[in-house]
Amino acid sequence: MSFDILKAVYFKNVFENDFNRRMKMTSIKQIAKEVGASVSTVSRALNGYHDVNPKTREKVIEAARNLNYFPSTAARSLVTKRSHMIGLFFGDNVNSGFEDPFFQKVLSAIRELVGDAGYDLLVFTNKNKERATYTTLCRERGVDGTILILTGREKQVNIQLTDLQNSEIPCVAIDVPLEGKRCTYVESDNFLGIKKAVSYLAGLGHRQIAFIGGDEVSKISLDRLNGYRAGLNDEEIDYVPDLIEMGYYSKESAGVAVKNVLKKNKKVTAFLCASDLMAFSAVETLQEEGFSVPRDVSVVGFDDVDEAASYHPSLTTVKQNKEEIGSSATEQLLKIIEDPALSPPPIKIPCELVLRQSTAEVRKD
Amino acid sequence: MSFDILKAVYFKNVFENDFNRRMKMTSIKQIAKEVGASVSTVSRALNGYHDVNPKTREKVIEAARNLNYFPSTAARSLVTKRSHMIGLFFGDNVNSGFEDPFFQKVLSAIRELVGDAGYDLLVFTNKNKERATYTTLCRERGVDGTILILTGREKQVNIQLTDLQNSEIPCVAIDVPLEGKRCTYVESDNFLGIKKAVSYLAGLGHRQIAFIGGDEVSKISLDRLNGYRAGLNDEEIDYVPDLIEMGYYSKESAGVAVKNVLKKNKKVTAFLCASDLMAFSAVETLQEEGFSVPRDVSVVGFDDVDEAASYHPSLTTVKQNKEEIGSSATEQLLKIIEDPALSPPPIKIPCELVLRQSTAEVRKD
DNA sequence: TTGTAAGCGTTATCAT
DNA sequence: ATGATAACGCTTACAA
Repeated sequence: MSFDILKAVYFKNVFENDFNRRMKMTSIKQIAKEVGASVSTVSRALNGYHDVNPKTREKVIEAARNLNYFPSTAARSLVTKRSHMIGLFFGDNVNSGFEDPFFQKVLSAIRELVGDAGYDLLVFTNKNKERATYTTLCRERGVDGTILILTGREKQVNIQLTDLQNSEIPCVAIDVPLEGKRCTYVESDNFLGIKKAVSYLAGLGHRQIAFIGGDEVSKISLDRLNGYRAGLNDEEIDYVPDLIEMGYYSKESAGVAVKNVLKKNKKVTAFLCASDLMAFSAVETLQEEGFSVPRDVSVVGFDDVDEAASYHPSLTTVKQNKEEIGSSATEQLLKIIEDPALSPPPIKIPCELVLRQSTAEVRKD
Repeated sequence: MSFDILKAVYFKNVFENDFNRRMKMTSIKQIAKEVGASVSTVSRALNGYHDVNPKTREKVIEAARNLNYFPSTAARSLVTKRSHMIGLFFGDNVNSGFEDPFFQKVLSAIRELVGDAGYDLLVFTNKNKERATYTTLCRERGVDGTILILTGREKQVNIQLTDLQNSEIPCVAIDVPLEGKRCTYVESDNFLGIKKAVSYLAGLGHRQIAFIGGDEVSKISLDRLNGYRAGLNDEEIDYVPDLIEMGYYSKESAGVAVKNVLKKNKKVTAFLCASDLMAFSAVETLQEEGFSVPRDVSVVGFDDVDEAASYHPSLTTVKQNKEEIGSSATEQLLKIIEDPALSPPPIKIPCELVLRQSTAEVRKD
């Protein structure tokens, strides 16, 4: 009763009457009848095996075309154990990954490479599966491998993830440390990216650099935070806890964070933010508080979303190479799929600092 | 030989050795053995049929859980003819729909509703299929229905589309007029949207209103163009062919289009553009040519992408209700899937004019 | 070069 | 309430 396979009943009965009308698929069997051969011969002919008489093949292909035949991937994958589908998990099933300006780019890179390699993309969206895990969903659908793009709280490593790690399902995560047999992950070099930004700000004379971090739990947030501290250290700037607040990657929280910093420290001259979204919020909050950006205070973001360039003032930011993250993740996955023994090491994609108009030399007066 | 089902060989042989290791799926059969029942009993138990002894069911469910069982959707759909997948076609397989700022919103709405209804999303990306059509791809994968989001040149109605129209595959297109058995389409009310914008500009005193259209072939472009002419007519403004150029939804073409208009007509005081992207381009081109927006010339866009609000000057635009387009398309599709007899009429989603800073009263001097 | 037959994991029909 | 059995469309030994 409580076992949710029961949920699998879907709408079964709604369609009973309808079975025959839909999908009048022409099968290999009919082709066989048509050309007077056996199904296995037809199968071999269609699949390009060499041990088939050219004339037979021609007839088969001819018939296939005439009958408007197309192979059923369901039937095929039932026997081959290969679906030629790559699974895709997004965020927490609430927060739509599709809308995240960062993931869009990653996604289209994934899409490109996956398509070239002859796969379709299965996006897991079904919400009627209470007890499902990444692993069970992958197995049910029989995807050949899967890519994880998680957001928010889902970025914490949890049971589901370790389960997936042990499943031997080929799998690559983005931004989430997933290591194990047949799985790995790809991320930006968050540490170095932020560190560069600190050095840049220091070069402009800033010594009171606030950091609006992401959160306290995800690896990327911690790496960015550590990059900030390492940057300060490099530049021999004292680390001041008052200058750090978390903005949780949301506009609202970031605004509050900025205000908190301003309350605690009046002399801050720069805000380094762990995302562009939070940086926009910082700019707006600072302006509301009467500061001019970048004349009074400099602001640096992280991501380089499209909006960063057209924003006013245009945003200096640490650019993530989103396309490269996506394509790199896909490459890894395809490799793992092809070679079952593989467990490639994680990959760090370099960031680059993009200088724009939200930063300036520290004010002298 | 030339028949591309041959392509279907994929990488078959690469994996031969590997079959056993992956997917050691526990099947209904093993559960049957475990609890000492027949497979059919197990199937019924798991699927919540009423004609099964509660105790038996309990044992089955127990065993299923212990053996870590999950049903194979491939096997199931082979017999039920239902895959619980919704297919998704994007653009021209070159121009990634994922990146289009308009489609992102549409997509996440689709994703939401499709997920609620118990479906996963199959994004067709496989490029190793030369002779494939929408129809054959849908049939191969056995999707229960499909949504078309096409871009650029693919928006023209073509053989593939009429083929799909006749296929009886449940199908909803966005922005493309697809009508027929079991299929329909959803679009913004482009005509009225643009017409409103013309009236608004006329209300600000503009009489020389240029129109940077999309293209000459797609329905949405024609509707927008007609909206423009209807608007002029309503406001008793003469229609001047010189004030119309196509921008083909690209930044570059739109820039050229704006320059062409300026060359032919010096007195133009407003540009109405068929997309925000083109409007941005118009603003930039106008500024390059020494005009101030909105002081000298007003600019209106279409779409209301996120960037429109943060752009400088923020863009007055005709907002498309993207989420509503997506959810409406999904609703229609689900209806069609459930009722084979249905062929709902097309749906027009209203647009609304969003007033921002790129428009102003016409200059008096 | 071809055909026969078994099997992939399910569901469905028909007895019992 | 349960179990045989066929069927879904395909691939693949193995035989011929």
